[in-house]
Amino acid sequence: MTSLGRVRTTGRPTLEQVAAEAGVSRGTVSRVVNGSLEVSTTTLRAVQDAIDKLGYVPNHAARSLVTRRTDTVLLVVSESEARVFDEPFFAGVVRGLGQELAKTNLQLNLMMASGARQRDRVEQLVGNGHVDGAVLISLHGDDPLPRKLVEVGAPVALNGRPLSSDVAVPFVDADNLAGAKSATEYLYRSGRRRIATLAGPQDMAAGIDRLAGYRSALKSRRGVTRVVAQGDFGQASGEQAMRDVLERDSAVDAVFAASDLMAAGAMRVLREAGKRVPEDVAVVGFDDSDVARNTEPAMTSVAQPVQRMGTELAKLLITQLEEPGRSLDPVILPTELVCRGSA
Amino acid sequence: MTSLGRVRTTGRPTLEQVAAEAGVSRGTVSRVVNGSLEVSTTTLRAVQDAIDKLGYVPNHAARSLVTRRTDTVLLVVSESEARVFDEPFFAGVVRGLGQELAKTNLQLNLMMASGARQRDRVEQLVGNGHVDGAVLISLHGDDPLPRKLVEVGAPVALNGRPLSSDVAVPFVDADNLAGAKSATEYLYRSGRRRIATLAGPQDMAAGIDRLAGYRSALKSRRGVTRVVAQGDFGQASGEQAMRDVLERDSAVDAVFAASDLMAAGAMRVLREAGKRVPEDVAVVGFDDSDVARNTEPAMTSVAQPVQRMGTELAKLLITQLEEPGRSLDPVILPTELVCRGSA
DNA sequence: GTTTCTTGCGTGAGCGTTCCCAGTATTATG
DNA sequence: CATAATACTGGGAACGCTCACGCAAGAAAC
Repeated sequence: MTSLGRVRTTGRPTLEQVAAEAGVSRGTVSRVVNGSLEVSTTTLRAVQDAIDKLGYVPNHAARSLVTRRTDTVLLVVSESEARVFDEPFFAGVVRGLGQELAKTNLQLNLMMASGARQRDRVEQLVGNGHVDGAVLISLHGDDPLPRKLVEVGAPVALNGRPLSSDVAVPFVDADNLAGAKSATEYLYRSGRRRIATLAGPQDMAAGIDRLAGYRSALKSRRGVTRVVAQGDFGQASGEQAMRDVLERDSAVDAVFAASDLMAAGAMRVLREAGKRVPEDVAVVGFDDSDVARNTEPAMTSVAQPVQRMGTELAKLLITQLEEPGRSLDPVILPTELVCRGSA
Repeated sequence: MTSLGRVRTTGRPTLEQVAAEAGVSRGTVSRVVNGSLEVSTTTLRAVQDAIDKLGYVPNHAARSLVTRRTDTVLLVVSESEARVFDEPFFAGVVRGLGQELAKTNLQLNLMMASGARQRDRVEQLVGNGHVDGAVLISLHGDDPLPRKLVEVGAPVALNGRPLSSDVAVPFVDADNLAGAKSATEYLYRSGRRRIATLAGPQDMAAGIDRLAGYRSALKSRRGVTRVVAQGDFGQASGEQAMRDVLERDSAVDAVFAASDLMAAGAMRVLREAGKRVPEDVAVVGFDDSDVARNTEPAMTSVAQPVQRMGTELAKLLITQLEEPGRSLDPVILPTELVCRGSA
């Protein structure tokens, strides 16, 4: 009777068997497997042949038990926020991460952390060495989790600038401020003078920075009417925010939205209000998602290098793994304004 | 320096330490941890107290070494195809998976498999017991990987019906046929008689089944002009396919596209051709993605329960883990036609 | 009162690695 | 030629856990 896990693996060769096959000892095979230099070319070859012949693959658990490394990093996705970020964001970051990790022998462990219970689990996994480090994406700016992890000395990389910067935790972020600024300036330069913004949530760095970028662009401009309405990155909130704006300034001629989804919602509301885009009101979004490509007219939007963010996240973690304790500077990636029909 | 020269104090308590604290033996603590019944209530309590006090968490590697289970499942995403499926698909499935796995003690290991080298790696990971099973999503219908894995006796769950059904591998899929059929019938019932379809790739079950659904809906209808154009689920291919259709039947009055992206492309082409949607040409997409909500007019589309697919995938795998060798029936999930303005 | 269960618990034997130290050849050095 | 340094190699000792046994009591049976 084969009990649950004991089904396979019966034929799986061990280090010892490879050693026997090659006529050497365990230790020597181990050295070969781990690329030690102190092994003669002849035995090296013999061992390699034996490995190939037997199809040997090291047992991760056994190795991990003694090395106290797991060669696994945890990717924590705050589920509630995941919705908020455009989906391509998630997929892009994951792709970048995977790509970079594939170059190493690191595995990616995925975890959707929703509630507090999940957070505890993350802390446990990291704290107990079940993973070597963690990448956290799309959490609120004031989430205590990253700090806690850093405090227990775990390698951590954050996506998105954390709000409380009392503990330096390495992060990568798009240059939200510059992106928002350039979008707003673009609107200004194209002659718009009644420029509103649909801001994102102000408890996330992305929301804050994009609003700051808007403000910064308009800072010393005279004769510009500013309107700020609040949203949460979601489409419905964009619609609502746009209505707010129209109520406060029915002559608004430009809108910078902190997300594509909000921009899409705004365009819908504008249309319903009888405003033409871009003739009456120019609209710029943020994220350059699929949505931006499919509004009518297609949306001008600020693109962030999502995949690159993933790779940088991975690099950040990897260097910490390689050089424990080394403090790392944040990585701020440039954005790009993609001009389409809406502005 | 502790006794016996045991310098390597990681700080993490071991079973032995918990045992000492509770005044029992290793074995007893193990029994408590693993929920064995054969332990008296008094010692149970004592052990639990010790566990809490010391903050004991079992060492995964050590456990895995002896049980030969890893409590980890691998999620393999074929990267090339991932683009093709709408992004919400990926995110939704992952969310569903995570949700279901969170109920168990299973970890999710993510891997983007692009090339053949990656495929080998997957085979290795599964074959060598580094993971207990695998969920494969978005691969071509004729991919040999799932079959190989099943052949080595590994628990596998597939997303999307595999094409070669010589080996029964459990899968979950949306009812693509019924979905496409109902979309096409909807077009027919609304009076359209020149109904084209933009088909997906014919080397994937989703592409095949959606085309079959279209055909099935129109099977015994008389007086319906059919046009089939080929695409690859991508937006550009949708545009091209739509042009093909227009060339072959400039009076086409309805289009069923096998994906939202293709439908969006079609709408664009139609507009450029001076056709109004839905007045001149009705358009229905498939996937009910963000894109569908943001075309102008908003797109009528066939929704598939992506998250549910994730949970079902997980369940499929879990039952295989619990009852090795049990053969499972495919899970076909219903789709739903979401009516919006485009048809 | 002996036998036989039953229940609860302790113990030894690994699981497959890596690490370290002690060997044994081999070569360089004086 | 002796000796020291060097280059490889072998094997014991963990790593932290589970599992199969086995043993000790008390309960149940005769």
